[in-house]
Amino acid sequence: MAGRKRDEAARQAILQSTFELMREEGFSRLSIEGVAACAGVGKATIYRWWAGKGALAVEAFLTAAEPLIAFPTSGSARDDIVRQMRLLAEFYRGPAGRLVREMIGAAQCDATIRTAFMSDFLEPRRELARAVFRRGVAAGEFRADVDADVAIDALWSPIYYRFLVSGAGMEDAFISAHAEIVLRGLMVDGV
Amino acid sequence: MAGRKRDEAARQAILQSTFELMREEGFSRLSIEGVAACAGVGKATIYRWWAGKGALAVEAFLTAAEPLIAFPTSGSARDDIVRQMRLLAEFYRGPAGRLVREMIGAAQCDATIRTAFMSDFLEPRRELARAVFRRGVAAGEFRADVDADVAIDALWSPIYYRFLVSGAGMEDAFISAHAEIVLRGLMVDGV
Amino acid sequence: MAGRKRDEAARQAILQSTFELMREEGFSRLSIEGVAACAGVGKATIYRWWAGKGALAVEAFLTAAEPLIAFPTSGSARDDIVRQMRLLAEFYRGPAGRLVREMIGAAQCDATIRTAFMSDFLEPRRELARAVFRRGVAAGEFRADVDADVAIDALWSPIYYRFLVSGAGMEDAFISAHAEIVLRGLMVDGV
Amino acid sequence: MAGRKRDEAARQAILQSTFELMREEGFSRLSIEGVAACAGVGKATIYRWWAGKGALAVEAFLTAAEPLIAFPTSGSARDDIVRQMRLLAEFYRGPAGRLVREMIGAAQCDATIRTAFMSDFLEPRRELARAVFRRGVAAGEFRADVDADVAIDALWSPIYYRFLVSGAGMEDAFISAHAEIVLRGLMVDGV
DNA sequence: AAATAATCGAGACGGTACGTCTGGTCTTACC
DNA sequence: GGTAAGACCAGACGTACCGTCTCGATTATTT
Repeated sequence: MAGRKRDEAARQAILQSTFELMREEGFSRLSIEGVAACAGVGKATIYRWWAGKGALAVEAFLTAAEPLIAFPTSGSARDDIVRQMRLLAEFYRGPAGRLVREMIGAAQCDATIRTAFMSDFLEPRRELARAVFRRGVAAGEFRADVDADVAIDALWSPIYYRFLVSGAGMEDAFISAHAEIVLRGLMVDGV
Repeated sequence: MAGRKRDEAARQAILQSTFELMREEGFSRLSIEGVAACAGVGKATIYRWWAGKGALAVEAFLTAAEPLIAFPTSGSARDDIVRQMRLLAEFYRGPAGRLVREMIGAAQCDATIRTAFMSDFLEPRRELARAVFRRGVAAGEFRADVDADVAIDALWSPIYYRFLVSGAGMEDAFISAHAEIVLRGLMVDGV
Repeated sequence: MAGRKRDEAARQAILQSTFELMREEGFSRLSIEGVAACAGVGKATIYRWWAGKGALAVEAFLTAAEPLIAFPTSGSARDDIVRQMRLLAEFYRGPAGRLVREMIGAAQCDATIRTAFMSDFLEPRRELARAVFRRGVAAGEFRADVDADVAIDALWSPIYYRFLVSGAGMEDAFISAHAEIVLRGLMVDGV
Repeated sequence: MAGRKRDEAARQAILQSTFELMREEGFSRLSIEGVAACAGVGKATIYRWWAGKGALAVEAFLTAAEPLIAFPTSGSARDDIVRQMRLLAEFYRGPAGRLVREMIGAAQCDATIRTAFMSDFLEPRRELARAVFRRGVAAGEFRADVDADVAIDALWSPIYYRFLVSGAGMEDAFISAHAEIVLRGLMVDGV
């Protein structure tokens, strides 16, 4: 038999409360208890639909952040890449950066978060980057003998390294200096 | 001032217990309570000498791991760099990798850990890398107009990215492919 | 009036499941949730027809136990009384005793149970006792100046006291010793 | 080694809060959570020292009630007994009665409560009664061939029966009528 | 030597949050 | 309209650790 349907209003209230609390206090202070109280919802309702704090946070983050991070693509592949890197660095310097940072942090101890964050947030963005790179190869800008994933890692990794590990700045000047080095290694000689 | 000296035996017992527990169960399951019980030590003794779980874990990790990660330097700068990258990737693929990963993860929510880990673990290693890079510049292998920190990030970041974010493999083939790209951008033309 | 009739099969299934679960695990472990699951019935169906766990348990108990506790009456009033007391003590020593005990226990916090248990279980049995006592008075066995309810309490109360409070044994020897005392007080002098 | 001593102030606060809450809302509404909040105490502190809600309630009740129930004994055994019965009935008709009732109720499902209540509350009172009865035997008031425990049950049980089971009144008139019957059976003939 | 002072182990304390459980209500789809 | 299924809000359960705080016992220095 059927039974009552999932209450969409409760689902929304939970996700919004989660995002709100996370934005105000950070992922580490987030508690299921707090979300339930803030959303006016029983704890069991949260545990029924989400595996834990991590899964909830990732979904809340994506739901709230998805509209904000549409990276535009146009012009030459080289220019698109540098522009994308600058936009990403800017995005991570902003308020959402802290959340991304804390969630990647939490993902180190929790495979659920890692998987969810990877497949729902990072992979789509990476696919975009692959398309741009391939466009560059097709246009004769980039060497054809380089693996796209290696190239993409070479280009974007330092943003994550500075963001997650060293905490060093990610200003446009750094992005330019870094891109100059790697693109020199990626571009067809003499171009 | 008078008073009893700090008990070195207790300090060692605490650090060893911390490392042991961390190795067995991971950083996230580590608890001060557990360390105290395992080391046969009062909790207050831990809180008196360490700021918290993070600081304790970092020190325990470094004490135990330091002997294992002495990167040798010799030969050409280019070769030394690639060899170092391979050793680092190998180190992170091993059992210590999980601990480093979890500690960098925890550092995202805890500035104490971040600072301790940075200054005691990463910065010394980075200083070594800077020395090698400068040697390469002096030897005419590398371009003189490139900032050492930008170059180092360009070289080593993908290891951390794959390690922390994408989870992709870090085999020697990848290291070689990546190094080839970046070194092409770093080396003096025609060399 | 339109609408489906009450489903007698569901009612039976609920009562049987209640008795079953109560017999296996005791009244305190009984839960509406469990009854619903065991009977293959919605929780709402139970709440629609019974006031709560207590009311349900009492009805289930009476339905199942009623056939087992028909106290026979015959012979002299004095003998009937002692025989009844022995049978009651035996009944309470058996498996049903635990249920009665737990239900009287629950009745201390729940007037619903108290009322239901009283009117449906105890009062009918008491009425029987009154009849026997009155027969004894009519036959000249018992003093006519004693209130039947006081006499009945004097006779049967110790069974309940030992059963509910002190936990002391209720063997035939005790019943005899007790009855001897009280009957001495109840019988017409010189009989 | 020793460790910190138990905090007597916390103990008192817990017992008083327990009694307070129990008096206001009854045993069934009592919750450890509520006691902790009311006493300004961590839940763990309660669980550290008491086995559960039952053990806590019994101790709180005894602590608070002990001063109120010192039954005086003097005069003839017969008179003492009737006076004690009247005092007990009065005590149970009062506010403490509800608590005793609920605790005996809870004891039906929880051996911990039963044991604690028996040994700490009932048995001491019973021992007093035994002493009085033996005094009566020694004084030639009571028959020497009657077991003290049987006699005591015969005398006091109806108070408990009416209190716990039938809910009938326990006024002095009833006590007198009941005592008259049983004492007739207990006293030496012709006295 | 005695007095002083900081450290140690143990562990109780007030708290927070956990994840589970049950209670009683409400909704939906089927009969 | 009654029913089975089951989601919902509510809130207590007992547990695990947190970081702080006594305790007494144990060293070292300083008088």
